[in-house]
Amino acid sequence: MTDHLRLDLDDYLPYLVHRVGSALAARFTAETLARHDLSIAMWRVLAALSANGEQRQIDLAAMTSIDVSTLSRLVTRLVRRRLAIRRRSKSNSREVVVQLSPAGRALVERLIPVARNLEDTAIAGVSRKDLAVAKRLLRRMHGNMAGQP
Amino acid sequence: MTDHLRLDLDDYLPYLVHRVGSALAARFTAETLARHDLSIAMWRVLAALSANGEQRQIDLAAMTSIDVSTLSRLVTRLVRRRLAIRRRSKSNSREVVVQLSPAGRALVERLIPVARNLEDTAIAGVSRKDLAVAKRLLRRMHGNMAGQP
DNA sequence: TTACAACAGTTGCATTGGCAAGTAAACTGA
DNA sequence: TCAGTTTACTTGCCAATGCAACTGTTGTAA
Repeated sequence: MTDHLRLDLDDYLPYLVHRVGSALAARFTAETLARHDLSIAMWRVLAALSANGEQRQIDLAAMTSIDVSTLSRLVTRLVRRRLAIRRRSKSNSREVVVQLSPAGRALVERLIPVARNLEDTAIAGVSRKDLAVAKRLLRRMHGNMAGQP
Repeated sequence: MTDHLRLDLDDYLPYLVHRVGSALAARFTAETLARHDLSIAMWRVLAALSANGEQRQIDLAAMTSIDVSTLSRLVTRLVRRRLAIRRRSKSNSREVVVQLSPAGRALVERLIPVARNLEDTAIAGVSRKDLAVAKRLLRRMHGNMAGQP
């Protein structure tokens, strides 16, 4: 068969990215999130809230790559579990602002060191320089995708 | 707040990886797969079959990061659509072997150039050398995760 | 051999997820 | 100023997913 009709997955970037993403999510879920009864999606939302402070749901959705409708329900669950607070924006009453509750903040702060640890495990044996190159490339790729979503 | 309790997402590798993976999947789905009525998961299975030939479902599941039960049903759908063939293994009758049908192969061969194209778009402006570094790192990360799943 | 464990796959069940349609608020411009 | 559009969010519906339980097969070791 001619070569351009074959795809070597081990050299195909989308495959490599997806595989690593899945492995990271699976590990973090099994080793850490499960015992707190959190899904990986919940963790992403909590981490985004922690990193960027209170946000509208639409911004959270963009940050976490979660669909807005899914996110709406997810926030409902987080609120029910008293990990997040949702309120109507003062300045624009069609918007909703989500923020961490004290309990949510405490939980995230306990999880962040564990998350860092997993990252360290994942990149064991990689030079600081190569790591920087890879991060730059991933940011670049994301930028390149931003054209028409 | 002390620094180790904060997480800068734009510098956190699992976040960068997940974000890029989602963007790639969303683009490929919207621009290409949708018109063939394929999900991203179906594409991954077809691509894995194309790259590695006929396989047991358990191997396919590992290749695609799809749960075995989900994969079982997914293959059923592919078979119904005459894109794949499933048969009991001769040598070991508890195993099942999945392979592309001629129609499935034809479809994959039409999609592969498009997939390559998307990869090229994603890595536009990246040097060959940096790309190689990033791919090595992603393979390494996956290896580092393989410890206890 | 034969009991027991490990393996491959499938299915039941409940949860989750995404799309499309709906609600309500805030712009827009003529 | 007010009809039409856009924006932010929610909800109904159904497909897809994941876990656990189950079936059947193969491997193991006494």
